[in-house]
Amino acid sequence: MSGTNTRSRGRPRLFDEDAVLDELTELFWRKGYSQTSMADLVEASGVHKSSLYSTFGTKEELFAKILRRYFAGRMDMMSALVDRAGPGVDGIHAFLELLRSDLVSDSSQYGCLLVNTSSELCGSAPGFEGFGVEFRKALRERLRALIRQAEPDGIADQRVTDQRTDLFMTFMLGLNLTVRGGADENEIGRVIDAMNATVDTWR
Amino acid sequence: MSGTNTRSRGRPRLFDEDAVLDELTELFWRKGYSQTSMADLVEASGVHKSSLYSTFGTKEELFAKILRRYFAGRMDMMSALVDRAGPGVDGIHAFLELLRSDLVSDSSQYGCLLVNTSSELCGSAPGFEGFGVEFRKALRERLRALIRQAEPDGIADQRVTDQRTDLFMTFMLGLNLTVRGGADENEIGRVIDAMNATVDTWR
DNA sequence: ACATTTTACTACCGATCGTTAGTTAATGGT
DNA sequence: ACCATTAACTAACGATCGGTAGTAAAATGT
Repeated sequence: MSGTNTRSRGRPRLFDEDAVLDELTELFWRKGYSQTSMADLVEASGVHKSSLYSTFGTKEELFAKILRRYFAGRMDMMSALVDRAGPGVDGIHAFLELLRSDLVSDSSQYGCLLVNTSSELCGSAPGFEGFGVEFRKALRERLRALIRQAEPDGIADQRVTDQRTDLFMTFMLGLNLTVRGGADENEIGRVIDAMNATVDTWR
Repeated sequence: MSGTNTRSRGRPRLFDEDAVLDELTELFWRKGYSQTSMADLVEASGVHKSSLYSTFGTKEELFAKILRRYFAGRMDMMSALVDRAGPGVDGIHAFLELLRSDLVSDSSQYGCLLVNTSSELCGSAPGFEGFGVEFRKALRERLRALIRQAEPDGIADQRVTDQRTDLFMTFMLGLNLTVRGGADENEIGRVIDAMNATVDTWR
């Protein structure tokens, strides 16, 4: 407003909040919620425990914040993949190719944090289920749009689209477990090729 | 050998080991390894903590025993489903129908313990990864046999079989997450129908 | 009857869990 | 200079964690 940044009043933070959240996300992503202790988070971030609490609240609140943040980023990424993929059956192939490129990168070797968390905590911490449910719903919407574009105009059959979307979603979930299970580049490639072969029957 | 049961020497157990293992399995299955405490196991089984330790060893050892036991039972069940399914593409449909019957029952609402465990602990307790890896390998073998029988003799293409097996395995893993995510009978049915439609293209 | 073996049961261990009070340090506002 | 505000940092809290002595009880063997 007045030309310069309005600094906050008290002592300034020694750490960058976003950078720390990234590091904490990586930990939760790899080890899961209950296997990640506050001591682990302190060690990974270099931020003192009390500072973590005063900044992010309790472990539950911190994890909820991390899940929301991850949700937004993950959906942005997925949407970007769908957008870049383009229309038609070739669009689905392109999407799978973009997905492959991402999955073989180091940053995605733990699968999807939201899916993992949903599976880890659905039987014990019902509060976190919602994130996974919401995410799957949102992702399903995007994938459905991608698949719908692969059907020729005028012949689009809603039930066929839904069925293919169900299969594709289930495939994505299975792929998540495959990646988290430690699959290497070859295995990921094979699985995606298998889906490509199925998608080819959609022409 | 001598006509009567050879009783053990000391004070007899007040609990049935198999029944207790069943109860403990259910707990681990639902809540996962790290969210299940020894106190939980004591409460669920009614067996005192020291008795659990003297009978099954540490929590890690107990869990390993439970995983081995579950492994055997799960593979028996899967093999039975494959055997009952019969040959041909209709055999795969039959397999999926048997699978559906099982998944809507209460006992399977938590997915597969081995798959869940593999996902939960692969980033923190590397000792338990092996069970899931072995199980997926064994299951894959069975499914491959089922799928191979669906290809007409003489035309069987090994690469096609492998590709369909990859897709089917990925589907099974995704279905596992779908079930554990709390899917109801309808959603499970829709997902299985979607796979059925794909299998129909294999004729 | 007595010793041996195995289990049931109580009580407790040190370590780690998530969490918080209390103090020192660094900034902006007046 | 002084105050208000915010954060860094230390030190500890009670609870729970997995795990284990030590003792009482119930069976078999001789």
